[in-house]
Amino acid sequence: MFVASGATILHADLDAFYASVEQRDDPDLRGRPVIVGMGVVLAASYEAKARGVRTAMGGRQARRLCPDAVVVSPRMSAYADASDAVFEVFRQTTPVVEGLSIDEAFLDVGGLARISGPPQQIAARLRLEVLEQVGLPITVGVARTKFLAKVASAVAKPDGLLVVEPERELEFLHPLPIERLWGVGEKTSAKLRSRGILTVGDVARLAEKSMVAILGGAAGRHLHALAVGRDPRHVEVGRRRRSIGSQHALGHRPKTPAELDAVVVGLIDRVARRLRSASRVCRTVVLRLRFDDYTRATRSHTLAESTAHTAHLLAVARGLLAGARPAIDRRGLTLVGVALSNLDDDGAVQLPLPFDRHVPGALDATLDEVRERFGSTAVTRAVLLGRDPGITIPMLPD
DNA sequence: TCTGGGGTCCTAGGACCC
DNA sequence: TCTGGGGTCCTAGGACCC
Repeated sequence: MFVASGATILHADLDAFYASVEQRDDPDLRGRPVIVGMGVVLAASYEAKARGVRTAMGGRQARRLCPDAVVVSPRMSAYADASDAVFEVFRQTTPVVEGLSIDEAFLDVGGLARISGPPQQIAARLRLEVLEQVGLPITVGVARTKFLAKVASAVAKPDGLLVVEPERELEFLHPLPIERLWGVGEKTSAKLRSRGILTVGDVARLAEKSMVAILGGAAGRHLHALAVGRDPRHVEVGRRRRSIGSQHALGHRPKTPAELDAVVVGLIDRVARRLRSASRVCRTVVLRLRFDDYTRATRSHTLAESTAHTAHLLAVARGLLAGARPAIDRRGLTLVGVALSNLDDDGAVQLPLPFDRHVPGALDATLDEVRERFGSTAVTRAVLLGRDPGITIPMLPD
């Protein structure tokens, strides 16, 4: 009889994902430095990383560091297919899977001990299955919390497995540099380093209120909690996308208004298609701009009613673009993007519900009526409005 | 050598409401 | 002349992540 330890969250992270897919599909590339992306490095194989090539590096610098690298154009649909296959293996392992991006996910394997064995064994088998079924190397971190599992996988990369046992968490965490904290980027790192705070242990030894004083409420409390090993977040199944966006870099030469309009038309067309194929509607359109000096600006507009119509969305985007004209003329535009947010399901309807909440069973009767009217498989959730806050009742059929 | 394309969450001020 | 307290929504910007 096996007793589950506290470490039951897996963070599974594919290694150099795009580059690994390229090496899998073209045997000639195996063992060689591979760079995916022409202008900017989207992914580098470990052979290229060993030479100093990094993600988001300019292509020219990458080729200088590694002249013998094979540079390939990205094949996004191949990566999406590979990702789907890997997530299928995840879901064979446990139903509790939360995708973080195209190449990483959290899995909660607590409660599987009786059927599948201890987490370490589950993680080892998962790595083997991803390799056998999809042909890709994957690293897995196992720990009691999401953050610790994520750090564990980062430390174990590439092609590794690392379990952080609950009693050794702080011993593992505290010597690490602050940049390992999930949420510490360039700016926060500089702020902390200038105050002599260099390691996760340094953060943990600070009072929480000191971190709040340096970084503000949410960030200060969050990072302090992570540093002392506290992370109450659960693995959430079925998180939905909050926005859909597309952007396009324009280069530094001047653009005519007509060219700009054509780009916006193309971007809106693309995001509107994606919106509709996801059966979603949106209420807010965001225009993103980047200028010659790399400063950025956004302009947004929220509609009274949700829509997925290209023409409606385009009209809003054109209005935003017109409003941003002075800034564009002054600063020179180098990138334009659009994003659709405030998403909802297409076909969401609002009904006055004439139930008397004092009568027991009245709500259930009303929900049954709604199911009958729209078909039980079509009704995914009910939201009770006029309450504070609104109450969402999931109604997905089993 | 200037930096692609896709996202998430937080903050702060103003309008507006009770 | 001075001017409460609580809340929501929208807009814009910033930081961060892969």
